[in-house]
Amino acid sequence: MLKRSVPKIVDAEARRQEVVEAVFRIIASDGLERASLREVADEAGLAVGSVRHYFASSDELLVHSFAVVIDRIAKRLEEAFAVVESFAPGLAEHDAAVLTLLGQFLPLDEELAVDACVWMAFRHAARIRPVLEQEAARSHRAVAAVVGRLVMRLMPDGGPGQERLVTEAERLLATLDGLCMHALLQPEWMTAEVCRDVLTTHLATLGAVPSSR
Amino acid sequence: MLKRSVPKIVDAEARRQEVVEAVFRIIASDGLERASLREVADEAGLAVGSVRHYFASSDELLVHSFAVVIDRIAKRLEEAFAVVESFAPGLAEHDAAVLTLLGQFLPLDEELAVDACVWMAFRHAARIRPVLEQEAARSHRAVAAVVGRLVMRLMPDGGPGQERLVTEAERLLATLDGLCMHALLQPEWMTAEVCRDVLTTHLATLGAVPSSR
DNA sequence: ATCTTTTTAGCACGAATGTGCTTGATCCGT
DNA sequence: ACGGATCAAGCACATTCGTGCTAAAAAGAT
Repeated sequence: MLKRSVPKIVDAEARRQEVVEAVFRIIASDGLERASLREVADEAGLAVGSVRHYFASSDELLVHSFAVVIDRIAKRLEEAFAVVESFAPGLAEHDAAVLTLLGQFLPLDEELAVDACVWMAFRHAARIRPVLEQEAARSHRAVAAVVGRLVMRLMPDGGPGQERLVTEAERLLATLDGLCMHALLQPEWMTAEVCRDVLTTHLATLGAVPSSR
Repeated sequence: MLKRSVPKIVDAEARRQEVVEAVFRIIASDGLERASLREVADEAGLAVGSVRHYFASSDELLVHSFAVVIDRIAKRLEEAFAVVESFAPGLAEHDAAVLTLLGQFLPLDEELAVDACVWMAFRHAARIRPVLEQEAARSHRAVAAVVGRLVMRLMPDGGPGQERLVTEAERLLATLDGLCMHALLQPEWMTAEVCRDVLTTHLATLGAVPSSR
């Protein structure tokens, strides 16, 4: 029972990460339903028993993979938001930093595309699979927090009321998720330029909203 | 080879529709991956062989189900758009009809929720499964056409340029899909009121966009 | 060198799935 | 009444999946 030798714990964590990245590759190319233990083991160059040594079950592997992709996205968002905060609102660099932040949601390069695929797949799977529910809620909270802070920073001063704030946060969030969806599902109709135009238009509408009611 | 008797073709089509609706119920409650022949047969109260008599393969059943949900959504959109066209732009009834049209995308009641679930599930599955590719493209074209016509009608006169038009169409489409996604995946954070507020805000931003570049 | 722990690999079982094929049951025109 | 077409139901086979279990290989500690 005593653990007197500490042989390879570091390697173990690295192994888990390798397996998780194999999961990501499979989900991005073949979908979540193909991310079985055998497929993952093959992709990672291991045997099924080996994968099962690091992850007690298939569910644990998938939940952990979901958590990893959430952490990666949240980290990117936090870093990009810090850049936004380093500029004064109104500056051209500020606006560029905001665009860069929002671009972290979209599959604009290979790495972002894989994360976006995996993220979408897990979020949709979480509607059905209770094991993923908790991480899906965490994902939503993390992203909504960053978007909420961003909206608060971008809205015109004078305290536009809590209600309008949540409305604008949800509006931006919905636009981002919709853009991401379209970029993943209809890439032939969705260029990076259209994405950028949509986002800049949206940002332009954030400040000047004629009171509708 | 000659078909001289016309015994039950009407019933046959009705049967196919019953099976398709069983598929819808299964996808809405348990996800697309549970829509196997046996599950569908059980849900429809038939035997596997019977379902296979009306649909040559599992793929044909799923592709046909995808087509049916697309047609249903497209029909709803066309009808709602006809209502919009029946009012002059600017009238209060016109705006209400526009909101009703956009609401057809969202899971605001039981029937809309099932269709939204099924639609989302098939569109995401089409990213991986080539058999669904064609219908997914048709779905996108049909919806984009309606949204494009609506945007053309709502944008301020004077011809705002083709580029801005596709940008605004894509912006509205992305917002709609994002709202639908959130309503399906995070219903606890997304009320019908928030949906309506987001849509009215978006519509308010459609006309008055300060030229950003 | 020996022992203990970790790592890797594999087998086997039950469950679920798509599909080819066969067998009754039903219905309609002749 | 009879024959042919259609419908309903089921069996059987190969595949894939998760998982419990066993066992060999590797590596560090003694």
